[in-house]
Amino acid sequence: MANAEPVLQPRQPAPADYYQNNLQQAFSFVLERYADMLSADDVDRLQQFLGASADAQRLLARLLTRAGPYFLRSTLNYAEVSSPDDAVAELHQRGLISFQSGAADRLIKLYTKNALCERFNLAATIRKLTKQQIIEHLLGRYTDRQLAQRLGAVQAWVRLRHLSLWRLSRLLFFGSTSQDWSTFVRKDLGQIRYEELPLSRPQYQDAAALSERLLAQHLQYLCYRLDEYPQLAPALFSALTEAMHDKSTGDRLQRCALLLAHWVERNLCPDLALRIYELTNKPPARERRVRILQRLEQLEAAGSLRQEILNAPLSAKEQVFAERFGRRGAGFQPPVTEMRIRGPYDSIEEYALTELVPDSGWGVHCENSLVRSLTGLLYWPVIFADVEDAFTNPFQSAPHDLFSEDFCQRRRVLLSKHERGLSDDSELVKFLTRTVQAKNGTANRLVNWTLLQTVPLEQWLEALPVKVIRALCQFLIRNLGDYRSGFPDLFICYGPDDFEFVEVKGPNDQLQPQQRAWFRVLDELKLPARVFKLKPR
DNA sequence: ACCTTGCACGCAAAC
DNA sequence: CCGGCCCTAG
DNA sequence: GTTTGCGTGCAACTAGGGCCG
Ligand SMILES: [Mn+2]
Ligand SMILES: [Mn+2]
Repeated sequence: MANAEPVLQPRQPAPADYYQNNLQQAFSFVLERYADMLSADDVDRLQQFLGASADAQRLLARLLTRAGPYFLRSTLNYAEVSSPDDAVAELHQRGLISFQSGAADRLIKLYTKNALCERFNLAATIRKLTKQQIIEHLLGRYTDRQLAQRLGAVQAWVRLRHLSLWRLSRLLFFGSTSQDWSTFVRKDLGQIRYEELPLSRPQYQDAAALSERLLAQHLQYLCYRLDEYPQLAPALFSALTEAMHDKSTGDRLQRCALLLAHWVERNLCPDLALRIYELTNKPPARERRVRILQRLEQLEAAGSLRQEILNAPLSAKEQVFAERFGRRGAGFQPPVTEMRIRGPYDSIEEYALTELVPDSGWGVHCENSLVRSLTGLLYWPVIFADVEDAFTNPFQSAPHDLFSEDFCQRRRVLLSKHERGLSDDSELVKFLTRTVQAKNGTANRLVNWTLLQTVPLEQWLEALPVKVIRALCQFLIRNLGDYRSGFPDLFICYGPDDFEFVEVKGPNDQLQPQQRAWFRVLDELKLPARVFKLKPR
């Protein structure tokens, strides 16, 4: 468990085969698991990489860590590539790079403003413009092909081909679009550790599942561009209606529907928005429907949908909404203390700390990360338990279903066994302490290691009774979907086992539904919590 | 989850 | 000449 | 005064170098 010497050191060259090995590992993984879902061409391209010489693999590995798709030939010299010329020739011969230009706008950016002015003999008046303006001037005046050729005469360039395949491979290897090849580097620098994960079957069982994911991603991308291209809205609506026809549609498509409906609600008309929201019940779809119906003065429809939510809320936020909509002051009311602001401040939460923390105590502004981190530590083996389809990729920081409704249900045997082991106070403390030691720095979606550096576990254990930690974590692990946000801003410790949770509200801020939901829970658990309302002087 | 997501603040308009 | 941004690297 | 909508900011690793304004 002791950290071996890291493979990488900042500012020191990586081993010659480092990037090459990473890519081999990733592409082998992709081919092993997904070859039958990729096109024959894409499979061939990945095999072209795996079959290439060391030099060519190393050069391509470097290209993939860079922005591209164009690269100046002069920037392709790497210590670990013995003959860049041969490597370039081989990658070209294997069809992975090209010397023909596509759109020139990405290429032209590689050249300095000065080089552009010289090459195109620009007049002094034009040279005074910004680089971006000069680029636009040139793009308007020359064809892409002309530009590519004339720029190539200044400095040779190459173009990486098959960008969408590299993107897809990244998605299949990491399981999300958020992670990129620098994940390897961060791990090997020792910045992050990753759990040894029990990988189950592939993330996508067939080509249809994969293409649904890709379609959802594309539709989502279009939704984000609606402001730019409003005429996309009807096409998006029919595409979504089509895609969501069978009821078991994935979460991403439902999010697309919510995005589109929200945009339509703001920019087009409530009627259409209503119809789009009807594609899903994923919150806040029903909430939005109630609000729209109310605005359209269809009061009975609004009322009965509100009742439907009350009968079976799909999230805590939805429940709070249904309880309070149209009835001010309803729902749970937490205790509130008020105070006038007496001095200047940057952050209202930090200011509140100076007012609330006594000399004998301490406090931090940590919001959700306190209870999330304690829960992540306390339930570590449950979170990383080997459950079917939970782990499909080597660098996950949580199981895919961590925030889903049936997370605990699917782990109930292990969960109750684990909790029996923690029922004794000193066992719980021992478990937390050991987990912090053993897992320090290991990626876990729930754990904020920075917080535990600021305030070490021992200090938390002095301030919080074990029974409180147990109760909070027991609650959160069962309600991660709803309660991963909304926890009060501040933790304040007045003395041993004497603490309080405080939500700070500035003059123009008020309690959000998720925050209200947490206050109700804290009240049920009989934990001290209040709103601290600061008013202007 | 970076062609994003999640979270929460601060302001202004509507009630 | 400096600050900010983008890119690169480990 | 309260509720709602909307825009905004921040954090997602860190440091250094070159270009640009
Ligand atoms: Mn807050
Ligand atoms: Mn607050």
